[in-house]
Amino acid sequence: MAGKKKSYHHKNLRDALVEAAIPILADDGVDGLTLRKVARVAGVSHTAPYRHFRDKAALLEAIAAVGYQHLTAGCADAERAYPDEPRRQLVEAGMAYLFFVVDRPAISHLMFSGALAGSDSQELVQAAETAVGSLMRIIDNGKRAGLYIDRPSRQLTLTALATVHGLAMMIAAGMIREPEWTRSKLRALGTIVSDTLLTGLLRERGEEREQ
Amino acid sequence: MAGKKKSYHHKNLRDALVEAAIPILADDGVDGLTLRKVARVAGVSHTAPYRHFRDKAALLEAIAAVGYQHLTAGCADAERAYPDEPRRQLVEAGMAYLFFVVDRPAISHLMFSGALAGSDSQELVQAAETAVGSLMRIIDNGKRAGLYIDRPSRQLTLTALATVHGLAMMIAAGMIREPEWTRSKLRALGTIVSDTLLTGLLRERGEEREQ
DNA sequence: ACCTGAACACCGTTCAAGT
DNA sequence: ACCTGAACACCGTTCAAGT
Repeated sequence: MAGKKKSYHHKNLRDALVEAAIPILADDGVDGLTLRKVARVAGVSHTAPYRHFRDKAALLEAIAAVGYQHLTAGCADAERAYPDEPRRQLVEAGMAYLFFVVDRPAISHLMFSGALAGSDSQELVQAAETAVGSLMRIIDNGKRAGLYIDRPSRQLTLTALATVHGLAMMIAAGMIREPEWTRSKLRALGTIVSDTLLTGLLRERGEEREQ
Repeated sequence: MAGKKKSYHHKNLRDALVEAAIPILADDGVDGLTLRKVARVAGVSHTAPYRHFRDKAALLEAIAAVGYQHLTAGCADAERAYPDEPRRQLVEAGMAYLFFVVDRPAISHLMFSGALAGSDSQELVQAAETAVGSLMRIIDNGKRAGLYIDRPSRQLTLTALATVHGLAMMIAAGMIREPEWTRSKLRALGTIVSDTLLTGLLRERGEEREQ
Protein backbone atom coordinates (compact mmCIF):
# COMPACT_ATOMS: atom_id res chain seq x y z
CA MET A 1 0.00 0.00 0.00
CA ALA A 2 2.79 2.43 0.83
CA GLY A 3 6.42 2.33 -0.17
CA LYS A 4 9.19 2.75 2.32
CA LYS A 5 10.51 6.21 2.52
CA LYS A 6 13.72 6.92 4.28
CA SER A 7 12.51 9.87 6.21
CA TYR A 8 9.47 12.02 6.76
CA HIS A 9 10.25 15.66 6.95
CA HIS A 10 8.13 18.74 6.69
CA LYS A 11 4.59 18.32 7.86
CA ASN A 12 3.45 14.97 6.55
CA LEU A 13 4.77 13.08 9.54
CA ARG A 14 1.52 13.50 11.39
CA ASP A 15 -0.45 11.73 8.67
CA ALA A 16 2.30 9.17 8.22
CA LEU A 17 2.06 8.27 11.89
CA VAL A 18 -1.68 7.72 11.69
CA GLU A 19 -1.18 5.63 8.55
CA ALA A 20 1.52 3.58 10.21
CA ALA A 21 -0.58 3.05 13.32
CA ILE A 22 -3.61 1.49 11.63
CA PRO A 23 -2.05 -1.82 10.56
CA ILE A 24 -0.23 -2.09 13.88
CA LEU A 25 -3.54 -1.67 15.64
CA ALA A 26 -5.11 -4.36 13.46
CA ASP A 27 -2.25 -6.78 14.04
CA ASP A 28 -1.40 -6.22 17.69
CA GLY A 29 -4.61 -4.90 19.18
CA VAL A 30 -5.08 -1.72 21.09
CA ASP A 31 -2.81 -2.87 23.94
CA GLY A 32 -0.09 -3.78 21.47
CA LEU A 33 -0.18 -0.38 19.85
CA THR A 34 2.84 1.47 21.06
CA LEU A 35 4.02 4.94 20.33
CA ARG A 36 7.52 3.59 19.92
CA LYS A 37 6.39 0.95 17.46
CA VAL A 38 4.53 3.50 15.39
CA ALA A 39 7.58 5.73 15.30
CA ARG A 40 9.78 2.80 14.26
CA VAL A 41 7.47 1.88 11.40
CA ALA A 42 7.30 5.49 10.30
CA GLY A 43 11.08 5.62 10.37
CA VAL A 44 11.58 8.28 13.00
CA SER A 45 12.90 8.29 16.52
CA HIS A 46 10.53 7.39 19.30
CA THR A 47 10.29 10.96 20.48
CA ALA A 48 9.45 12.50 17.13
CA PRO A 49 5.69 11.89 17.46
CA TYR A 50 5.61 14.37 20.33
CA ARG A 51 6.07 17.16 17.82
CA HIS A 52 2.66 16.26 16.33
CA PHE A 53 0.68 14.69 19.15
CA ARG A 54 0.45 15.91 22.72
CA ASP A 55 0.66 12.34 23.94
CA LYS A 56 -0.31 8.82 23.03
CA ALA A 57 -4.01 9.51 23.62
CA ALA A 58 -3.94 12.23 20.97
CA LEU A 59 -2.69 9.75 18.38
CA LEU A 60 -5.40 7.29 19.39
CA GLU A 61 -8.00 10.01 18.97
CA ALA A 62 -6.84 10.69 15.44
CA ILE A 63 -7.10 6.99 14.60
CA ALA A 64 -10.57 6.72 16.11
CA ALA A 65 -11.71 9.66 13.99
CA VAL A 66 -10.75 7.69 10.89
CA GLY A 67 -12.94 4.85 12.18
CA TYR A 68 -15.95 7.14 12.41
CA GLN A 69 -15.36 8.23 8.85
CA HIS A 70 -15.75 4.60 7.78
CA LEU A 71 -19.09 4.38 9.55
CA THR A 72 -20.23 7.56 7.86
CA ALA A 73 -19.21 6.09 4.51
CA GLY A 74 -21.21 2.94 5.26
CA CYS A 75 -24.36 5.00 5.71
CA ALA A 76 -23.74 6.93 2.54
CA ASP A 77 -23.22 3.71 0.59
CA ALA A 78 -26.46 2.19 1.88
CA GLU A 79 -28.33 5.34 0.98
CA ARG A 80 -26.94 5.34 -2.53
CA ALA A 81 -27.47 1.61 -3.11
CA TYR A 82 -31.22 1.68 -2.37
CA PRO A 83 -32.37 5.13 -3.39
CA ASP A 84 -36.10 4.56 -3.00
CA GLU A 85 -36.13 2.03 -0.18
CA PRO A 86 -35.57 3.88 3.07
CA ARG A 87 -36.30 0.82 5.17
CA ARG A 88 -33.65 -1.11 3.34
CA GLN A 89 -31.23 1.81 3.70
CA LEU A 90 -31.60 1.54 7.45
CA VAL A 91 -31.16 -2.23 7.54
CA GLU A 92 -28.12 -2.18 5.27
CA ALA A 93 -26.50 0.66 7.16
CA GLY A 94 -26.93 -1.46 10.26
CA MET A 95 -25.37 -4.46 8.53
CA ALA A 96 -22.41 -2.34 7.47
CA TYR A 97 -22.01 -1.31 11.10
CA LEU A 98 -21.99 -4.95 12.19
CA PHE A 99 -19.48 -5.90 9.51
CA PHE A 100 -17.23 -3.03 10.43
CA VAL A 101 -17.05 -3.98 14.07
CA VAL A 102 -16.49 -7.67 13.37
CA ASP A 103 -13.93 -7.03 10.64
CA ARG A 104 -11.99 -4.45 12.60
CA PRO A 105 -12.30 -5.40 16.23
CA ALA A 106 -9.21 -3.49 17.30
CA ILE A 107 -10.21 -0.09 15.95
CA SER A 108 -13.75 -0.66 17.22
CA HIS A 109 -12.33 -1.45 20.60
CA LEU A 110 -10.42 1.81 20.46
CA MET A 111 -13.41 3.85 19.32
CA PHE A 112 -15.99 2.46 21.67
CA SER A 113 -14.19 1.28 24.75
CA GLY A 114 -14.67 4.48 26.63
CA ALA A 115 -10.95 5.10 26.93
CA LEU A 116 -11.44 8.21 24.80
CA ALA A 117 -14.66 9.26 26.50
CA GLY A 118 -13.07 12.19 28.23
CA SER A 119 -11.54 13.48 25.05
CA ASP A 120 -12.48 16.89 23.80
CA SER A 121 -10.59 16.48 20.55
CA GLN A 122 -12.51 18.55 18.05
CA GLU A 123 -11.56 16.15 15.28
CA LEU A 124 -12.95 13.15 17.13
CA VAL A 125 -16.15 14.73 18.42
CA GLN A 126 -16.94 16.07 14.98
CA ALA A 127 -16.30 12.73 13.26
CA ALA A 128 -18.64 11.01 15.71
CA GLU A 129 -21.34 13.63 15.21
CA THR A 130 -21.07 13.34 11.46
CA ALA A 131 -21.56 9.58 11.68
CA VAL A 132 -24.68 9.96 13.79
CA GLY A 133 -25.92 12.64 11.40
CA SER A 134 -25.55 10.33 8.41
CA LEU A 135 -27.79 7.76 10.10
CA MET A 136 -30.31 10.45 10.92
CA ARG A 137 -30.45 11.31 7.22
CA ILE A 138 -31.57 7.76 6.51
CA ILE A 139 -34.21 7.98 9.20
CA ASP A 140 -35.41 11.24 7.67
CA ASN A 141 -35.71 9.56 4.29
CA GLY A 142 -38.04 7.05 5.91
CA LYS A 143 -39.99 9.73 7.69
CA ARG A 144 -40.64 11.52 4.42
CA ALA A 145 -41.96 8.24 3.00
CA GLY A 146 -44.33 7.87 5.96
CA LEU A 147 -42.50 4.78 7.12
CA TYR A 148 -42.04 5.54 10.80
CA ILE A 149 -44.15 6.47 13.79
CA ASP A 150 -44.56 10.12 14.53
CA ARG A 151 -41.65 10.85 16.82
CA PRO A 152 -38.73 13.25 16.49
CA SER A 153 -36.00 11.99 14.15
CA ARG A 154 -33.42 12.24 16.87
CA GLN A 155 -35.41 9.89 19.04
CA LEU A 156 -35.85 7.29 16.31
CA THR A 157 -32.20 7.59 15.33
CA LEU A 158 -31.04 7.16 18.88
CA THR A 159 -33.07 4.00 19.37
CA ALA A 160 -31.98 2.46 16.09
CA LEU A 161 -28.36 3.37 16.68
CA ALA A 162 -28.42 2.07 20.24
CA THR A 163 -29.77 -1.25 19.05
CA VAL A 164 -27.29 -1.86 16.26
CA HIS A 165 -24.42 -0.50 18.29
CA GLY A 166 -25.36 -2.70 21.21
CA LEU A 167 -25.61 -5.78 19.06
CA ALA A 168 -22.23 -5.06 17.52
CA MET A 169 -20.63 -4.45 20.91
CA MET A 170 -22.09 -7.64 22.35
CA ILE A 171 -20.61 -9.61 19.50
CA ALA A 172 -17.26 -7.85 19.80
CA ALA A 173 -17.12 -8.26 23.57
CA GLY A 174 -17.86 -11.96 23.35
CA MET A 175 -21.23 -11.73 25.11
CA ILE A 176 -22.70 -13.56 22.13
CA ARG A 177 -20.39 -16.30 20.99
CA GLU A 178 -20.06 -18.09 17.70
CA PRO A 179 -17.13 -20.21 16.51
CA GLU A 180 -16.87 -17.85 13.59
CA TRP A 181 -18.91 -14.82 12.71
CA THR A 182 -19.50 -15.39 9.03
CA ARG A 183 -21.26 -12.81 6.99
CA SER A 184 -24.38 -14.93 6.71
CA LYS A 185 -24.58 -15.50 10.44
CA LEU A 186 -24.27 -11.77 11.01
CA ARG A 187 -26.98 -11.15 8.44
CA ALA A 188 -29.31 -13.65 10.07
CA LEU A 189 -28.83 -12.16 13.51
CA GLY A 190 -29.05 -8.60 12.21
CA THR A 191 -32.28 -9.39 10.41
CA ILE A 192 -33.89 -10.88 13.49
CA VAL A 193 -32.97 -7.94 15.67
CA SER A 194 -33.87 -5.26 13.13
CA ASP A 195 -37.21 -6.96 12.50
CA THR A 196 -37.98 -6.91 16.18
CA LEU A 197 -36.86 -3.32 16.53
CA LEU A 198 -38.93 -2.16 13.59
CA THR A 199 -42.05 -3.99 14.67
CA GLY A 200 -41.73 -3.40 18.38
CA LEU A 201 -41.81 -5.75 21.31
CA LEU A 202 -45.39 -5.18 22.42
CA ARG A 203 -48.24 -7.32 21.24
CA GLU A 204 -50.73 -4.47 21.45
CA ARG A 205 -49.89 -0.91 20.74
CA GLY A 206 -51.24 1.04 23.63
CA GLU A 207 -51.01 4.65 24.69
CA GLU A 208 -48.02 6.50 23.29
CA ARG A 209 -46.45 6.63 26.71
CA GLU A 210 -47.71 5.88 30.14
CA GLN A 211 -45.89 6.66 33.39
CA MET B 1 -14.05 -0.86 54.16
CA ALA B 2 -11.26 -3.32 54.98
CA GLY B 3 -8.66 -3.13 57.69
CA LYS B 4 -5.00 -3.46 56.90
CA LYS B 5 -3.66 -6.91 57.42
CA LYS B 6 0.01 -7.47 57.51
CA SER B 7 0.02 -10.50 55.27
CA TYR B 8 -2.24 -12.80 53.32
CA HIS B 9 -1.27 -16.38 53.59
CA HIS B 10 -3.01 -19.59 52.82
CA LYS B 11 -5.54 -19.41 50.04
CA ASN B 12 -7.40 -16.15 50.52
CA LEU B 13 -4.89 -14.14 48.55
CA ARG B 14 -6.76 -14.73 45.33
CA ASP B 15 -9.92 -13.11 46.67
CA ALA B 16 -7.92 -10.42 48.41
CA LEU B 17 -6.32 -9.46 45.10
CA VAL B 18 -9.70 -9.12 43.38
CA GLU B 19 -10.96 -7.06 46.32
CA ALA B 20 -7.91 -4.84 46.19
CA ALA B 21 -8.20 -4.37 42.44
CA ILE B 22 -11.74 -3.03 42.37
CA PRO B 23 -11.12 0.37 44.03
CA ILE B 24 -7.89 0.78 42.05
CA LEU B 25 -9.85 0.20 38.88
CA ALA B 26 -12.45 2.73 39.94
CA ASP B 27 -9.83 5.35 40.83
CA ASP B 28 -7.24 4.90 38.12
CA GLY B 29 -9.18 3.41 35.23
CA VAL B 30 -8.44 0.24 33.38
CA ASP B 31 -5.13 1.56 32.05
CA GLY B 32 -4.07 2.59 35.51
CA LEU B 33 -4.78 -0.83 36.95
CA THR B 34 -1.45 -2.48 37.44
CA LEU B 35 -0.60 -5.89 38.74
CA ARG B 36 2.15 -4.36 40.81
CA LYS B 37 -0.21 -1.80 42.33
CA VAL B 38 -2.71 -4.49 43.23
CA ALA B 39 -0.01 -6.56 44.86
CA ARG B 40 1.21 -3.53 46.80
CA VAL B 41 -2.27 -2.78 48.13
CA ALA B 42 -2.76 -6.42 49.06
CA GLY B 43 0.55 -6.31 50.89
CA VAL B 44 2.45 -8.90 48.91
CA SER B 45 5.36 -8.81 46.52
CA HIS B 46 4.66 -7.99 42.91
CA THR B 47 5.22 -11.56 41.81
CA ALA B 48 2.91 -13.19 44.33
CA PRO B 49 -0.20 -12.79 42.14
CA TYR B 50 1.31 -15.21 39.65
CA ARG B 51 0.60 -18.04 42.09
CA HIS B 52 -3.12 -17.33 41.67
CA PHE B 53 -3.51 -15.82 38.22
CA ARG B 54 -1.86 -17.02 35.05
CA ASP B 55 -1.27 -13.41 34.00
CA LYS B 56 -2.76 -9.97 34.27
CA ALA B 57 -5.62 -10.86 31.93
CA ALA B 58 -6.74 -13.60 34.28
CA LEU B 59 -7.09 -11.11 37.10
CA LEU B 60 -9.07 -8.78 34.84
CA GLU B 61 -11.39 -11.65 33.95
CA ALA B 62 -12.09 -12.32 37.60
CA ILE B 63 -12.94 -8.65 38.14
CA ALA B 64 -15.21 -8.57 35.09
CA ALA B 65 -17.08 -11.59 36.40
CA VAL B 66 -17.92 -9.62 39.53
CA GLY B 67 -19.32 -6.90 37.28
CA TYR B 68 -21.67 -9.36 35.60
CA GLN B 69 -22.87 -10.46 39.00
CA HIS B 70 -23.96 -6.87 39.66
CA LEU B 71 -25.98 -6.84 36.46
CA THR B 72 -27.62 -10.10 37.42
CA ALA B 73 -28.51 -8.64 40.79
CA GLY B 74 -30.03 -5.59 39.08
CA CYS B 75 -32.41 -7.83 37.16
CA ALA B 76 -33.35 -9.77 40.25
CA ASP B 77 -34.06 -6.54 42.13
CA ALA B 78 -36.30 -5.23 39.36
CA GLU B 79 -38.19 -8.49 39.27
CA ARG B 80 -38.76 -8.45 43.01
CA ALA B 81 -39.69 -4.78 43.17
CA TYR B 82 -42.56 -5.06 40.66
CA PRO B 83 -43.88 -8.59 41.01
CA ASP B 84 -46.95 -8.24 38.79
CA GLU B 85 -45.70 -5.68 36.30
CA PRO B 86 -43.45 -7.44 33.80
CA ARG B 87 -43.21 -4.42 31.57
CA ARG B 88 -41.97 -2.34 34.45
CA GLN B 89 -39.55 -5.10 35.39
CA LEU B 90 -38.00 -4.80 31.96
CA VAL B 91 -37.79 -1.02 32.04
CA GLU B 92 -36.32 -0.92 35.53
CA ALA B 93 -33.79 -3.62 34.76
CA GLY B 94 -32.74 -1.47 31.83
CA MET B 95 -32.45 1.58 34.05
CA ALA B 96 -30.29 -0.37 36.50
CA TYR B 97 -28.05 -1.31 33.58
CA LEU B 98 -27.72 2.33 32.59
CA PHE B 99 -26.95 3.41 36.13
CA PHE B 100 -24.37 0.67 36.52
CA VAL B 101 -22.46 1.71 33.44
CA VAL B 102 -22.54 5.41 34.26
CA ASP B 103 -21.67 4.89 37.92
CA ARG B 104 -18.84 2.45 37.26
CA PRO B 105 -17.34 3.43 33.94
CA ALA B 106 -14.03 1.71 34.58
CA ILE B 107 -15.37 -1.75 35.31
CA SER B 108 -17.82 -1.37 32.42
CA HIS B 109 -14.95 -0.44 30.19
CA LEU B 110 -13.18 -3.58 31.32
CA MET B 111 -16.20 -5.81 30.85
CA PHE B 112 -17.34 -4.52 27.49
CA SER B 113 -14.31 -3.20 25.71
CA GLY B 114 -13.60 -6.41 23.88
CA ALA B 115 -10.20 -6.80 25.49
CA LEU B 116 -11.51 -9.95 27.15
CA ALA B 117 -13.37 -11.19 24.09
CA GLY B 118 -10.95 -13.99 23.41
CA SER B 119 -11.15 -15.22 26.97
CA ASP B 120 -12.38 -18.71 27.64
CA SER B 121 -12.40 -18.23 31.38
CA GLN B 122 -15.20 -20.45 32.63
CA GLU B 123 -15.91 -18.06 35.46
CA LEU B 124 -16.36 -15.10 33.12
CA VAL B 125 -18.39 -16.86 30.43
CA GLN B 126 -20.72 -18.27 33.02
CA ALA B 127 -21.21 -14.95 34.80
CA ALA B 128 -22.12 -13.33 31.48
CA GLU B 129 -24.53 -16.11 30.59
CA THR B 130 -26.20 -15.86 33.97
CA ALA B 131 -26.72 -12.14 33.48
CA VAL B 132 -28.34 -12.68 30.09
CA GLY B 133 -30.44 -15.45 31.58
CA SER B 134 -31.76 -13.19 34.31
CA LEU B 135 -32.98 -10.73 31.70
CA MET B 136 -34.60 -13.55 29.76
CA ARG B 137 -36.53 -14.47 32.90
CA ILE B 138 -38.04 -11.01 32.90
CA ILE B 139 -38.97 -11.36 29.27
CA ASP B 140 -40.58 -14.70 30.03
CA ASN B 141 -42.64 -13.10 32.77
CA GLY B 142 -43.97 -10.71 30.16
CA LYS B 143 -44.60 -13.49 27.69
CA ARG B 144 -46.69 -15.35 30.21
CA ALA B 145 -48.75 -12.22 30.71
CA GLY B 146 -49.34 -11.93 26.97
CA LEU B 147 -47.36 -8.71 26.83
CA TYR B 148 -45.06 -9.37 23.88
CA ILE B 149 -45.33 -10.39 20.27
CA ASP B 150 -45.09 -14.06 19.49
CA ARG B 151 -41.38 -14.57 18.98
CA PRO B 152 -38.88 -16.77 20.78
CA SER B 153 -37.79 -15.39 24.16
CA ARG B 154 -34.18 -15.44 23.12
CA GLN B 155 -34.95 -13.18 20.19
CA LEU B 156 -36.88 -10.68 22.28
CA THR B 157 -34.20 -10.76 24.96
CA LEU B 158 -31.44 -10.19 22.46
CA THR B 159 -33.14 -7.17 20.97
CA ALA B 160 -33.94 -5.61 24.33
CA LEU B 161 -30.47 -6.29 25.65
CA ALA B 162 -28.80 -4.93 22.52
CA THR B 163 -30.77 -1.71 22.82
CA VAL B 164 -30.07 -1.00 26.46
CA HIS B 165 -26.48 -2.14 26.17
CA GLY B 166 -25.97 0.02 23.11
CA LEU B 167 -27.45 3.05 24.81
CA ALA B 168 -25.26 2.51 27.84
CA MET B 169 -22.14 2.07 25.72
CA MET B 170 -22.87 5.19 23.68
CA ILE B 171 -23.14 7.19 26.86
CA ALA B 172 -19.99 5.64 28.32
CA ALA B 173 -18.02 6.10 25.12
CA GLY B 174 -18.99 9.75 24.86
CA MET B 175 -21.00 9.35 21.67
CA ILE B 176 -23.87 11.04 23.48
CA ARG B 177 -22.61 13.90 25.57
CA GLU B 178 -24.08 15.66 28.54
CA PRO B 179 -22.28 17.95 30.99
CA GLU B 180 -23.37 15.55 33.71
CA TRP B 181 -25.40 12.39 33.50
CA THR B 182 -27.77 12.87 36.38
CA ARG B 183 -30.17 10.13 37.32
CA SER B 184 -33.14 12.06 35.96
CA LYS B 185 -31.45 12.69 32.62
CA LEU B 186 -30.68 9.00 32.34
CA ARG B 187 -34.28 8.17 33.22
CA ALA B 188 -35.63 10.53 30.60
CA LEU B 189 -33.39 9.14 27.88
CA GLY B 190 -34.02 5.55 28.95
CA THR B 191 -37.75 6.10 28.88
CA ILE B 192 -37.69 7.54 25.39
CA VAL B 193 -35.63 4.70 24.01
CA SER B 194 -37.51 1.93 25.80
CA ASP B 195 -40.82 3.41 24.65
CA THR B 196 -39.64 3.37 21.07
CA LEU B 197 -38.26 -0.14 21.39
CA LEU B 198 -41.46 -1.47 22.91
CA THR B 199 -43.72 0.20 20.39
CA GLY B 200 -41.55 -0.33 17.33
CA LEU B 201 -40.30 2.08 14.73
CA LEU B 202 -42.79 1.32 11.98
CA ARG B 203 -45.99 3.26 11.54
CA GLU B 204 -47.85 0.27 10.15
CA ARG B 205 -47.23 -3.25 11.25
CA GLY B 206 -46.83 -5.21 8.08
CA GLU B 207 -45.84 -8.74 7.30
CA GLU B 208 -43.89 -10.42 10.06
CA ARG B 209 -40.80 -10.46 7.89
CA GLU B 210 -40.20 -9.75 4.28
CA GLN B 211 -36.98 -10.39 2.40
C1' DA C 1 10.82 24.43 13.30
C1' DC C 2 11.74 19.71 13.60
C1' DC C 3 14.13 15.72 15.09
C1' DT C 4 17.53 12.82 18.12
C1' DG C 5 19.57 10.21 22.18
C1' DA C 6 20.05 9.68 26.87
C1' DA C 7 17.60 9.35 30.94
C1' DC C 8 13.71 8.40 34.35
C1' DA C 9 10.09 6.04 36.42
C1' DC C 10 7.31 2.61 35.53
C1' DC C 11 5.41 -1.99 33.55
C1' DG C 12 4.51 -7.54 32.86
C1' DT C 13 6.80 -11.62 33.26
C1' DT C 14 10.42 -15.17 34.38
C1' DC C 15 13.33 -17.63 37.43
C1' DA C 16 16.35 -19.13 40.94
C1' DA C 17 16.06 -19.06 45.65
C1' DG C 18 14.15 -19.06 50.22
C1' DT C 19 10.57 -20.84 54.09
C1' DA D 1 2.82 -25.05 48.52
C1' DC D 2 3.52 -20.30 48.66
C1' DC D 3 6.15 -16.18 48.50
C1' DT D 4 10.45 -13.07 47.49
C1' DG D 5 14.09 -10.31 44.97
C1' DA D 6 16.81 -9.64 41.14
C1' DA D 7 16.69 -9.41 36.37
C1' DC D 8 14.98 -8.61 31.46
C1' DA D 9 12.76 -6.42 27.84
C1' DC D 10 9.70 -3.17 27.17
C1' DC D 11 6.82 1.28 27.85
C1' DG D 12 5.40 6.78 27.92
C1' DT D 13 7.35 10.99 28.67
C1' DT D 14 10.87 14.73 29.47
C1' DC D 15 14.76 17.40 28.24
C1' DA D 16 19.05 19.10 26.69
C1' DA D 17 21.14 19.09 22.47
C1' DG D 18 21.78 19.06 17.56
C1' DT D 19 20.48 20.74 12.40
